[in-house]
Amino acid sequence: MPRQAYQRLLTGLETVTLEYGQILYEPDGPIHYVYFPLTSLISLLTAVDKSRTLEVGMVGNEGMVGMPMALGIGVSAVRALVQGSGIAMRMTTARFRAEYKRNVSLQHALFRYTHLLMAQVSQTAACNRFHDAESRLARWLLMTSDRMHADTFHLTHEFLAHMLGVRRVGVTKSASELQRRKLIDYRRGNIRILDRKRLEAAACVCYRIVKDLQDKAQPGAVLRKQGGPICIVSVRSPEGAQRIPGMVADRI
Amino acid sequence: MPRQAYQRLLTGLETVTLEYGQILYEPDGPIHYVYFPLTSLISLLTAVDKSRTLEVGMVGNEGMVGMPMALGIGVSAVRALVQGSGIAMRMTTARFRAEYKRNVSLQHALFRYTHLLMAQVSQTAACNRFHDAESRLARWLLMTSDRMHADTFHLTHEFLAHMLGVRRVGVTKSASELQRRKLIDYRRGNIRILDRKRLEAAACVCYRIVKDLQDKAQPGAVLRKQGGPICIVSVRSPEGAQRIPGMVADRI
DNA sequence: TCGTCTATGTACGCTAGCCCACATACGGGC
DNA sequence: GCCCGTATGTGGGCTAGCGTACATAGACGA
Repeated sequence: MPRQAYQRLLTGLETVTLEYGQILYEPDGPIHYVYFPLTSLISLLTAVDKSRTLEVGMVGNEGMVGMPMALGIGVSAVRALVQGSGIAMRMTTARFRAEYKRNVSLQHALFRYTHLLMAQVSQTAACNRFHDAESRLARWLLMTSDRMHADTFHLTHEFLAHMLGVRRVGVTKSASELQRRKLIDYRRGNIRILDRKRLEAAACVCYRIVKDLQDKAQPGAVLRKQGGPICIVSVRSPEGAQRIPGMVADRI
Repeated sequence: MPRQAYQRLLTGLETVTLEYGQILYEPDGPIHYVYFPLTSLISLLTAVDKSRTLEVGMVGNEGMVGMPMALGIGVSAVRALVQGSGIAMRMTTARFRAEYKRNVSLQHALFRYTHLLMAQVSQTAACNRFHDAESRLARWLLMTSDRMHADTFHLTHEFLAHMLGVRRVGVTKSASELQRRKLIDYRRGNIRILDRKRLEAAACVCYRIVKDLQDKAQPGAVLRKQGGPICIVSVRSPEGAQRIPGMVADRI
């Protein structure tokens, strides 16, 4: 991306802190801002009724929240829920539209990401049909860990139940089993991944399938190479990503 | 869409007959053509292994097969399988890229359709998690009927099993129940919908949710108003759509 | 220190859908 | 009219996950 375009993009962004539980969009609701998570993590949910929801996508610092805007659409199809508190950069939709129109590199990056997200959603759909709760839980923990660049995080069984589309009791059962096997440690919502390798073995193939897709998607090809805060379609450099908050402070 | 652009688009299209069972793309495989189904119907499938597949999307004359190309990507994330034999128009990816770049109306139409497809896939994901086989079968039959603009079509239980992500026996059981209630008639692969209204009542809410989304998406706003063969994001005029083959013959 | 709220563990009966195996039954070719 | 392959129907045992209800156990404030 041309340096000039990149600088212009940055001036339109503001840093915000997203808190766990915050809802960014509702299904069929307006998109006021697009978000580039840095240390935060956002879940995309679909509901069939008030009590039953299912996560269809997960967005960390490798992506953008507000995909429809990449297609010129200002309405969200899903609920976007902050799953992990942290920092994100955001931009008003008006500003985004203007920048997006003149920034071809950004368009390409977001097109690639849209495609990746579609692949992720499709795989998740099949996964939720065929794989049992324990495998899915393992997969979910790994995906979260990847995007949080950490192996500890805070989540209740209740919350996980909404992500996996099972009852809370089902999560308790699966989590207990994983804990019994010493793959994770679970204490009042504080999860720690103890044995990543064996946890991956316990997870279904879907984890590897989606992860390989992402790794293959030319990590950071467009935006990361500037060394800037936004990295779209990148998961390979957690260390770099973790330093991002500081870098943001330097620039903005 | 400007008449000139529309005419140019048409000259790049060729009419082909798609046969039941034909595979247009494989996951991770190249996209050689994009297809605009006219009377044919295409299923988008995700697999978790060789024997277990699940339909995540369905494309009839309201859409295009080869969505990634709308994002400049030449690789498919899913398998595209011809579910209903019929006519489609197709264009080489090279030609499509050229047309697409200079045709802003087409871009907008396909962006809208991409978003719609994403919504459909998300809803399907949740549906497959929460709703039982019988409701899903009912929904699936209705969706097929809508896109085929017909209330009879040919499909085996075996095939349906791959769509719904259940065993063949599961389909037999569900279909028998629907037949017992005289909502459908099923004879050696020949399905007829007998009571559309009650079948919709037997289907899960997901049918109505997706259908409403599609109806709302400004049916035919971009391409249909030319009276031409391609209609993207349109489901409201089955009569018009059925006359399409003749119209194609007139023009090409 | 005590009460209370939130988070987790446990139990029990129930059903859908799984795997496996086998029994028809229509339909076209000879 | 017979044969055989494809398409459907049926049965039995099994398990995951459901709905419900209730039991503990940290955390945190009064």
